[in-house]
Amino acid sequence: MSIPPSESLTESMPEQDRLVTLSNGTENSFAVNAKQEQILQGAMRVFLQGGYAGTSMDRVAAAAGVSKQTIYSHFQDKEGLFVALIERVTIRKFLIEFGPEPLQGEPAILLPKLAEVFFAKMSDQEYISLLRVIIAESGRFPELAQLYVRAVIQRGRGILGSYFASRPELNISDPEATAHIFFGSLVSFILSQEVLHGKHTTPIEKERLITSLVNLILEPRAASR
Amino acid sequence: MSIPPSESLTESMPEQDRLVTLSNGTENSFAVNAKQEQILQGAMRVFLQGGYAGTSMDRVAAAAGVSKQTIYSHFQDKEGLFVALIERVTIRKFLIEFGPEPLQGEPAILLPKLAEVFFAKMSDQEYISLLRVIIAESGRFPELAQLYVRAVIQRGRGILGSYFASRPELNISDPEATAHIFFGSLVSFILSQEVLHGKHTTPIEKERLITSLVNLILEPRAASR
DNA sequence: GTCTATAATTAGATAGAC
DNA sequence: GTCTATCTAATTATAGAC
Repeated sequence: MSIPPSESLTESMPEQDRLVTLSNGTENSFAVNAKQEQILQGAMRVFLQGGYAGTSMDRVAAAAGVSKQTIYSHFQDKEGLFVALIERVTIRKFLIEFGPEPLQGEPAILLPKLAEVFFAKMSDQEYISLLRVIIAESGRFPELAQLYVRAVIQRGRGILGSYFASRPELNISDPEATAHIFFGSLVSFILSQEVLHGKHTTPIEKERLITSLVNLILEPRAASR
Repeated sequence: MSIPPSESLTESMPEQDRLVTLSNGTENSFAVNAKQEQILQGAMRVFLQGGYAGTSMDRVAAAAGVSKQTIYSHFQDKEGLFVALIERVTIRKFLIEFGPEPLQGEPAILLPKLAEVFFAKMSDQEYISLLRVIIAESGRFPELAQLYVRAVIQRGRGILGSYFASRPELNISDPEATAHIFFGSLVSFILSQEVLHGKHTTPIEKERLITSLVNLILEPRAASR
């Protein structure tokens, strides 16, 4: 009646693992049991697809394969569920994005590789949808937007900025600003090509962007002289 | 009973002026009469604020100061109104953005100025909201996203790319890709600082970005040597 | 054309059985 | 804790008076 059997799959995960301070202090936003996991899985599909206002709790329930009341017994309301979901997805995504170890290696090797890895991570549909939703709801949920800025943008910029600073031969006067240019060019590429469907009308090879970008930072004139 | 007096303000504008092929072939998306103008003004405030699904027709009617039925007599449905509105705002914004004349002048003068002008245009709240909404609804309304890509992104990239190509002393092997880097860095700055509210947690001076960006394109090593 | 009033449907959230 | 059934409010869209 109380404890259902066979939940070893999620039970093996320790409950308290958070690395970032989240909004709802009372409840853990990460998966706690199988039912919450199931709800969040369903919620992810529909919320990333339809956004906050465009998704009904009925659809969430259907996608998760549970009743609405079950959702409301695990999350306070629609807003609480949405916030918990986006926090989770954002943090999950970027615990993997960059490891804790700083970047190292020859710039001519590292920078193109970094760009390729970045594109690889950002090119899957789930991540594109996440980006779209975070921007879409940044008016209604500014805290989620700021979480993304801190956990992802600021983090990436800091790591690459430190790398630039550790390479005096690159002669970069403002490493942080240059890191912004690097990632900003990549993000805006994803934005115009994938999020805004520009690749269907104006496809551009990502290699062209990477080559030009790396050339600018390394040896802007070496290519043609 | 039929023709209300004193509409000279909007009447002075010719009805057929479209420069881009729009989705609804039957009806002109630009302002046709005072009532449509009034509806679109109200719709702009609430749709840019709440997005498509997050805005009710009641709120549009209230914001425009008309009844719902009046809206439905001018636009087919909520979707038609939204599409007409976003098409209009997008095109209006960027008939002014770049003039038809190509860029010219010394790169060291032109590029910083171009960046400053770009920031000035993009920094007002209305434009930030437009950007947010277009990205937000790019899943539901891919045609609107593609209109934005063509009318704005592709256009800007082409103009700056042509300028780069006309300046062989810059030694730019891929002008188009470099133009993407230029505007992409600026857009992603607006995105992280304004749209995602990053300026409240990680403010960065836009002058730092402009300086680094221009330095990269012009004389990457000149600053410190 | 424009408004008020109203249909028909769907939304978020809860009650009560098990 | 979970489900079915239900309540109330809000939503899109339309009918009918003027």
